[in-house]
Order: sequence, then C-alpha cells, then structure tokens
Amino acid sequence: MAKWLFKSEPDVWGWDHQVAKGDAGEEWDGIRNYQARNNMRAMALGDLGFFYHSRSGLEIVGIVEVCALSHSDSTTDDDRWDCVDIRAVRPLKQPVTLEQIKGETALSDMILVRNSRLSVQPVSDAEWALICKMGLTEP
DNA sequence: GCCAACGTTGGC
DNA sequence: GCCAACGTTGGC
Repeated sequence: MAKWLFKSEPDVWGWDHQVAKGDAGEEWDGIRNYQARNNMRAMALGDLGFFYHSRSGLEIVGIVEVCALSHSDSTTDDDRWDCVDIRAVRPLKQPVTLEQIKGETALSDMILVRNSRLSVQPVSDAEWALICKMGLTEP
C-alpha cells in the first residue's frame, strides 16, 4: 500500500471538518495541479495518508484513508481535474510539526521539505513509519 | 502581510 | 518551443 500526504489550510478545510464527515468521507476537490492530480490517480482504495495543516498549522495532525478512487471533480466542469475521496482514520496522538520534520535527517528528502508547494504528495514507507512513531501513533 | 518559489499561460 | 508575465501557495 502506498502512503501519501494531503495538505490543507485549516481555516479552509481542517482536520475537524474531515472528522465531521465520518466514514463516508469527502471529495478532496479543488486540486488544480497536474502533479497532485497524477498522485491522486495513482492511489488505491485503502491507501493511507497524512493530513497536514499548511500555512497556519504547519503540522501533521491525522491519518486518512482513500475511500473512493479518482473520479471527476464535482467542483469544476473542466474534465482535466480529478479527485479521490478520503475519510479520517485517527488523529496523531501527538501532532508532528514541520519544525520537527526539518530537524530529522531521515526526513530531509521529504517532498514536504523539498517542494513545499505540492499539495498531494507521496510518502515513503520509512518516512511513514518514523512520523507515526514521532506522533506516538499506530502506523 | 510579505515575498520567494513554483506552475501556468500566452505572445512571439 | 522559448520565455516573460502573471497567479498561487505556503513558510516566515
């Protein structure tokens, strides 16, 4: 199973909103970037991802699961753009901050660090395991 | 709120 | 096909 990271500004769509959607989940819509779209197209049902608060949070706060494969984005008529649905699985017991991630040599190649503008990105198994450990949370 | 970095657009 | 101009993102 591949691992991913989803970024959102908490003021616009935060972890609490995601949790409120329950097991039904919600479209991860509004993505207008080819790389991010291609990452979503590569996702499988049951893939897990981190939920990251950008801009005013700067920390990974929870784990989500892909609950619908890539489909057309209902917020646009432009058929170039797709999205998956995701649902909240569990919060991290201890959020992992960007500062902490930057402080870990093993995480210095994360896309989150290297390309801060990509909003949907892959995470390696090693990165996943370490961040879960830092978050005192089951992988 | 600022601005650097990045991605996209469009004129040539 | 190049690249300048523009818009957006996100860390600070």
